[in-house]
Amino acid sequence: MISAKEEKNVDPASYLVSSVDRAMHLLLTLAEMPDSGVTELAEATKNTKSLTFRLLFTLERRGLVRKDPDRRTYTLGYRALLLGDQSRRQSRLITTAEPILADLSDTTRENALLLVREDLNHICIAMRASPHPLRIFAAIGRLGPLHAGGGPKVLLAHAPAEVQERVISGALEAFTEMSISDADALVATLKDIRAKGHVVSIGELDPDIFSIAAPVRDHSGVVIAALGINGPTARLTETSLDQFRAAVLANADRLSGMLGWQGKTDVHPD
Amino acid sequence: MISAKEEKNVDPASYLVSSVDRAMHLLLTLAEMPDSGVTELAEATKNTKSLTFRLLFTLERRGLVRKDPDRRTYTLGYRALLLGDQSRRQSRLITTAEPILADLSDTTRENALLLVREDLNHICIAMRASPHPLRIFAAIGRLGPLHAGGGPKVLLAHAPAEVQERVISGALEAFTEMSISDADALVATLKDIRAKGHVVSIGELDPDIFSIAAPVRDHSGVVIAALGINGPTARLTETSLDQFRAAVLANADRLSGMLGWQGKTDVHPD
DNA sequence: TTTCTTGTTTCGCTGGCCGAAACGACGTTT
DNA sequence: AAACGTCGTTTCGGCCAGCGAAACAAGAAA
Repeated sequence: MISAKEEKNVDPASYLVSSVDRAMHLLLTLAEMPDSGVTELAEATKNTKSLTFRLLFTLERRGLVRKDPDRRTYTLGYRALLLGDQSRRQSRLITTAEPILADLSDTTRENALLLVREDLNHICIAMRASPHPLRIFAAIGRLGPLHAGGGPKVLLAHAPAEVQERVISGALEAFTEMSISDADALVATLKDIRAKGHVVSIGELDPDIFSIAAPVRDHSGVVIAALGINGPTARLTETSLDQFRAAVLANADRLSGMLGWQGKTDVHPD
Repeated sequence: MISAKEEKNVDPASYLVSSVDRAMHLLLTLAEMPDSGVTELAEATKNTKSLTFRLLFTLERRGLVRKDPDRRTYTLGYRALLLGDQSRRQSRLITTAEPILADLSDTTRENALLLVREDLNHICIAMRASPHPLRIFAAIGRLGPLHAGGGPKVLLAHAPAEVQERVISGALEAFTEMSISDADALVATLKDIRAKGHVVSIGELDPDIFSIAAPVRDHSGVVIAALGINGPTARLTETSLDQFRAAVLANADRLSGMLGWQGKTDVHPD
């Protein structure tokens, strides 16, 4: 154990600039808890008050953070809008998916989502909200696990073997009694997803939520995203399920086509 | 001049964490020049290559920056989407303005914009693009001057006296021959804007662009934003001007009303 | 009033950050 | 195919920027 460092004096985080890393952690924390004060944020990020104050001061000068009029609490600044909007505009995947998400949401009347994988997490990079007053809360840019939920499992099913292994061998947190927390069961589910080309997930992350998702491929056939919908299980009937599944599959294939994929959904060899 | 520091050894930027500041500068620079390499970004930000590399490394770990597949260039990461979307959601001004921008853009068929002032700049915090193929390029989160353009001048006209003085006494950069670069002329224009309650600006920032804007007030009557449209001057005729002006004024007042303003557009005493 | 709790400021130490320069891997040119 | 240029990456040691602790100020709550 101690000898781990002996081989080479190479720190896995050697190039990390810690003050910048802590500033970004603070910024992302603030995004999730707006209208917080210095002390509150210091506790949430486990930093000292003085550091938190200095970081907020620095971020404020760049417009990424803003003091509320009462001068006591902080919120994200308007300059953060630039980062989000430019990131969106610069992604071909997102811009071509947006009209498709609109169609999918219009025909199913449920939330339509586009997810990608980032290391061992999924991240929602685009969405269109359901018109229903009762709808699932979802937010762009949030991270989540790969082993639970429809879209996440699609991503995992088509991820490199090494990624799948790391997830399967890790702790498979159970969110509900429907969650898959058994490694073998997960492997079987992933195989099923590759065979069927889509997934229907019910009550895995929350007992009252369903989701349906299918893979999105780029020009070379590699799965780069998952397109799907989610909504309250109350709206999931036998007939609506068929409609939903058809809409998700059609739109996922349409999106793949727009990204240059010319093939047909072939059964992935496992 | 030299004695400015003598009074108190207080550095105006004393709380600034320089590495964080440079990291944010880098991030905002990357937002404006995607697909850049380390060397390119180092030059653009006037930092060393090593620092730029370390900052990118740090930002990448947080998902704010992403390496392109070819492993040579960098782009904004998907985590930046979170910052933008949360900033948008958390702003009551933006969320209530969005449907109004849609209406304004639909009726005028031009770009509809919402601007606020941030120190001596204006910043576009929401927009809805014109349906026309020929339209002005505008981006959310970009900064610009206060003395040129319709919306910016509305903001300046209603800014605190101290802000107006700082702008007027500064260098009034001329972008076209229509730009107002004379201090007295600017003061007169601002007075006119306060009297009329709106502004029509033609060819001030670009010879081929017009813009029409009006103030937006909060519950206390303070002007907190400017709502307006812009488009190519080719589409500005006598009849369309009247329609545009009416639409801008009506929607600006409607937005003010939704923000709790109960008064009527009164002439500001100058 | 007193007593918390907040945000802000100071201060001295030190270890993390920084620039310079070398390195290695491409791609391009001759 | 060899030489060159350019890019991203890595190393290194000095030194000062950034850090935590603690005092301070300013309100809010009791």
